[in-house]
Amino acid sequence: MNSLARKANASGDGTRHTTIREVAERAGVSVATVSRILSGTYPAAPATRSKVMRAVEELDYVANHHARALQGTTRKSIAIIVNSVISPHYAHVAQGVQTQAAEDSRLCQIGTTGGDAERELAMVQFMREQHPEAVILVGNVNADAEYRARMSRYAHALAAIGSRLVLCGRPPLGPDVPAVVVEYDNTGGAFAATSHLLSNGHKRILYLGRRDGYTTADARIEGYRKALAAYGAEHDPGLEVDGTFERFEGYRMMKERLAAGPPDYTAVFSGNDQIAAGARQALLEHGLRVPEDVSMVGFDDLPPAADIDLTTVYQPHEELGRTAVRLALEHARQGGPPPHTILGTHLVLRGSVRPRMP
Amino acid sequence: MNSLARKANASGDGTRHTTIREVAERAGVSVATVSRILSGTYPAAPATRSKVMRAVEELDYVANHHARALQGTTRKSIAIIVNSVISPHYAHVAQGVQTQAAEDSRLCQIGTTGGDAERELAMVQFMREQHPEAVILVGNVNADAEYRARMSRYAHALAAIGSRLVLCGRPPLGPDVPAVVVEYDNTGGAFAATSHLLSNGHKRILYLGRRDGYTTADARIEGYRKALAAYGAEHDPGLEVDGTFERFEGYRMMKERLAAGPPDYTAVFSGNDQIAAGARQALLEHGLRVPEDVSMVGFDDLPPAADIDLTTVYQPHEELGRTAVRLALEHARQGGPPPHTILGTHLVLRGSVRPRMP
DNA sequence: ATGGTTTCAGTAACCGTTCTCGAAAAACTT
DNA sequence: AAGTTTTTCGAGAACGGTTACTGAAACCAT
Repeated sequence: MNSLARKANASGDGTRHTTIREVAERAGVSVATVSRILSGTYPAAPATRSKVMRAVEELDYVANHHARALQGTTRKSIAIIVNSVISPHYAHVAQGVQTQAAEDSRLCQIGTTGGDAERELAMVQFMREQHPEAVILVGNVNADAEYRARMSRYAHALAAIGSRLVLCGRPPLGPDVPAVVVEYDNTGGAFAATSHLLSNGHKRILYLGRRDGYTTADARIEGYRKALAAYGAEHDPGLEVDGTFERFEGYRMMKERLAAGPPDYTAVFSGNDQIAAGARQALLEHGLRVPEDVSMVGFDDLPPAADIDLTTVYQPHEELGRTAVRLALEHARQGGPPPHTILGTHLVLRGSVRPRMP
Repeated sequence: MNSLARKANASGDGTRHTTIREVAERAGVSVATVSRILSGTYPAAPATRSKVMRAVEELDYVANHHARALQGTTRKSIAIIVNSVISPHYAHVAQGVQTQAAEDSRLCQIGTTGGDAERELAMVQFMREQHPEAVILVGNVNADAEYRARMSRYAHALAAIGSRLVLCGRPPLGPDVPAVVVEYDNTGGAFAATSHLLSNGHKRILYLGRRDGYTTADARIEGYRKALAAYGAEHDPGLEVDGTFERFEGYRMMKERLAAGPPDYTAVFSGNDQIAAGARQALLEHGLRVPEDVSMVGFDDLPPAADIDLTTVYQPHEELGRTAVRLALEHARQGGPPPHTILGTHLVLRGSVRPRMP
């Protein structure tokens, strides 16, 4: 036995894959034949086909994805990067990505960033190693100049390996940066929400969830301000409260506000439903009722909204994810300039708003 | 130029990866040197090191994960299979898996099954192609005999390639099936929940969420029945209502029950919080109040619970996911029999239960 | 029968890494 | 200065598949 003798593929821990070679041996054919039969590349003779299939069955063989991907032919995976999967919004978008990816028979891998721009950049690099068909970036981020510069470099690097970068629920990075963009009409939704309160006679409206530099939050507060201007209501910056888009933050913001003195507003518009849920709890604990004492409107129309009977702005969360995948794959097939789509939102009326009698 | 001349790695769409070879060429060293320097395997001469690093920088090179994985050395990925990511419970477990995987610098890929056993089996096979370090199966499933047989075959196949199968929130498949198991004390939690209602004077307790054959549901209903027996209360099978663990199902079950006639129970124990939220909405729409008219206890202690002031059973969701990853990696390092851990649960008292005056 | 197509299956190159050898260069002895 | 050890680096074989290219049957028409 010379040194070129085929050695068994044994790892340190004594494990062993079933390889295509073993299948071929058992079936009494060459590896090429097995490969071709499994990928259905050509019509093999029925006899060989069944021999091979039986060997596959008996050995319980599955092809090694990495070897396949390395060969360059099959690249069937989609990467999605979100803030966190426990946030209902991101979860729904991810769900949309999952189902669409599954329908197009793609594997889907999820990475989380905890909302940190640095970790997001690192995660994109990490995903890039995998050569996915698309890298989908979801949601809010603090887009400072350095972030933009680096992400735009990565976008080009991804384009170089034939991977699409998809910006999902966030605006484009720039005209020269190759990226598919699917976003919501955040400003329009916030405008509608605030207008609804204004048309119900509310003049002083508290806004919870200001986050300068975070694109989603910026877009929503813009809608809020525009509506105030459109109705000729006074814009008091003191009514814009800073906080992240989480339930406990809504609770904190409202709690602090109430501790400082009695409400100097008659309605609250929250950056999302979770903030609204937290704020509502703080109001109730303070003996104030919704909507009798304070009217509320949220944003998202996700599970907590129905439970607390919250009027809110509906966004097609799952559709966002599905569209992201669909557009990325379409663009990969057809080329051309990367598409840019804006999904609409609309108000969902529930019981958390009451007209204010002057 | 002969036919053996190195051809550029160009795909059909004209894309091109930056390979380690190009880096080596640019740095004026061999590919082996680049590989070793990047993986930090040995202390290269400072001069060569910086030459290589500069080339990597300039070409913006990242190593191809598949080639690496194929080589067999680095296998750093964890697969998790859940029902759906929009279910708060699964989302929290997945979050736990994510964070623990990230801490151990593993990539994490998520697959969803929609609760279908067949799709779960297919997903396991799919993941198996990737040769992950662990495949984590989360939650409820309809475990019939055929399912058990096939999953147990897959468990052995996974073991053969050095991958751990982790059963997370569900009982072992059998004594001979190699799998790490991390589960909740579902029966204990349900026992505590039901006991709490019984000790508050409730005798007829509606159970929402029966699903014969689904392990989690089975374990909870067992706790419910045991508590009834322990308190000497009558067990009326008519009080066990069938439905899946979703909000709209809770709504449906309660709605149908109420349509059939006035409540013949004074308390409701729901299989999870979402069912409770849905059921509560149906009760409210029917003019019944919680807890004045009907007491309620849920299971999970996830977001909806706090919003509807629901007394419920807390489960350490994220901890479950983290433990799953931790145990899998530990077991991979240390070997031995796969561990089996049961995480405790406890009652969280809120305002949805009121003592019943006889 | 004979030459020309098809069909079917095998040989071997290749994908982008890592890793084992072994050789060349540098550092250290005496 | 020559021999010995130690670094440092390069050549080339894997890893497990896919896919030209190629040759041998099997089929067909004349």
